[in-house]
Amino acid sequence: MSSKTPTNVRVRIAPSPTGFVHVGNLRTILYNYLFARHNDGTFIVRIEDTDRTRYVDGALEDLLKTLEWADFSYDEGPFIVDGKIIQKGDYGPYIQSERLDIYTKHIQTLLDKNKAYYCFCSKERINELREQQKKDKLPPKYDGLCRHLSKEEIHKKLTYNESRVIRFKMPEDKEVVFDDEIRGTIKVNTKDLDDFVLIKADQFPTYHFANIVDDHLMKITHVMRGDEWISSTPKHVMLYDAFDWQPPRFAHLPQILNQSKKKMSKRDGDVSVKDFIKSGYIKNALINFIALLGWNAGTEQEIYTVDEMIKQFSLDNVHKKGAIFDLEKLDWINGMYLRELSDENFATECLPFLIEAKLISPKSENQYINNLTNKEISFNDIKNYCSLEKNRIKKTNEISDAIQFVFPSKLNFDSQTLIFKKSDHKTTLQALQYILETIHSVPNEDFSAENIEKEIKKIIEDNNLQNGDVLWPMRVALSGQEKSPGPFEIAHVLGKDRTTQRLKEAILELSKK
RNA sequence: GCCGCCAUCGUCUAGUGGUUAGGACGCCAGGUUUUCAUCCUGGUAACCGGGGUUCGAUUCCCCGUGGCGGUACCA
Repeated sequence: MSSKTPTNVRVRIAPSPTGFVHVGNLRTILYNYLFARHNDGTFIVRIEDTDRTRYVDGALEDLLKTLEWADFSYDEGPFIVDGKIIQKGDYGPYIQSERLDIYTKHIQTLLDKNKAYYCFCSKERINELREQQKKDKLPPKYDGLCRHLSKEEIHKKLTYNESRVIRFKMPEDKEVVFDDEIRGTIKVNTKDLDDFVLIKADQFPTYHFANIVDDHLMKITHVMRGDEWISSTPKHVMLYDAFDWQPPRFAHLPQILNQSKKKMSKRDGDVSVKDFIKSGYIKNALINFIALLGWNAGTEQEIYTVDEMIKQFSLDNVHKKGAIFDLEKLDWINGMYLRELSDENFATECLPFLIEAKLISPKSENQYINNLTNKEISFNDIKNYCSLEKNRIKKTNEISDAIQFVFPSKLNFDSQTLIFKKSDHKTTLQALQYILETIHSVPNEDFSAENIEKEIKKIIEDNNLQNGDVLWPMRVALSGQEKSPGPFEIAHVLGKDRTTQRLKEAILELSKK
């Protein structure tokens, strides 16, 4: 049973354009999306680009494209339309660097209310201060030197345009309490909180300030973010308090951890969504997997469509503990998803890998070039080739190695391989002859795997042979490999002509021995 | 150091004041099979420690321990 949250839910994701979207980001996005849709709420994208030193070109585009790729539709925020970024929604702009005047107005409110103050301390002084505090085993905090500057001093320094920041005037010795939807009541004393910076020397707001101003102005009802934000939340609560604003509900999500139980980050290698696509994972499998890393409906279901997740998602059964990202389980889920794909969709997923491996090149719509023969092949051919491995591989990046044998005009392998371990040269040669004759007798229009199987099984029986005597050499003759898909399926996708040709070549090579 | 969060098989997790602590991945064994993969059957493996509360704690409370996070003019 899932209860609807009674308020008019508005949630937002607030990424910084500092790099490519990674699985941790994707999970936070997912949960926000699921929560918004479950509650018939509004899902908003807001870009927090207040740190100009960390801005990465293309990161915003990557984010928006990732949202599109994942099919997470959103209601307000920046969109890519005809290659341009436009913004939609009644609470814009949704990019913080375009909201500077809003922050200026609101910081003035705080200054007027005596809840914030100018600080002219140099970075050098702050650093020295902190080092001394560390030495004295004290918590590193700003000492409040500029709290008591006179109006005249401030005015003078401002007139001379001295470098300054604006700090929050943190109340002393006050208990801050807030309820986290996932963790319950959290209490912190303001003694442990700093007079943190609201406006930086470059006039840009800090995360803390821009974030709460925007969440309030955009009427955000639920803030869902990674649990690394728990310790900043008391600061945010105090800011809401200073404005006399009602804070939103908070839900701090458990993190996705790497093998050494640390927060998964770019340092862990291929963790961006892009990397997973490149590694042969498909969208729904990845989404399904990360959903389960931190949420469980309380049932034994493991495979979910996004719609099913939307129906069942609730903050009540989001976990508290971070979860280690286990690639082996992802592989398993991915395999499950691949098997559920239609042959056509499976081939579409495989296509980029075949192209990258240079087995094929695109020519025109639905037409490709087999680079090993320079002959044209259709998408339908490729679909058939790929279908050989649909139930066998776990990741689509395995496809090229797995089916490369269907592409060349002539296979190159040791003919000794044709002989099954329980058979011999003579029997094998004889068997291949039988197979060739049988294949010849199967009409072109009936060249299905089932039909071929029926005919081959018949000659095995008629000639009193073992399965291995016949099926092993047939499979090796057609694939050139000890391990491969079954012989009937290969024969079917190769077609009668190429099957016949490969059998003849195998017989010829084996006869030489 | 200080502050905060967290704690069930190796991993993801279910669950309860009294259960043979359930499922999944992985792993192991067996079966199916021309090979590999799949598939089927079975198996291995967990309540961090110590105190309370209680007739009874894995479950509730406290204290440890451990892990993680924060402690920025980063987000």
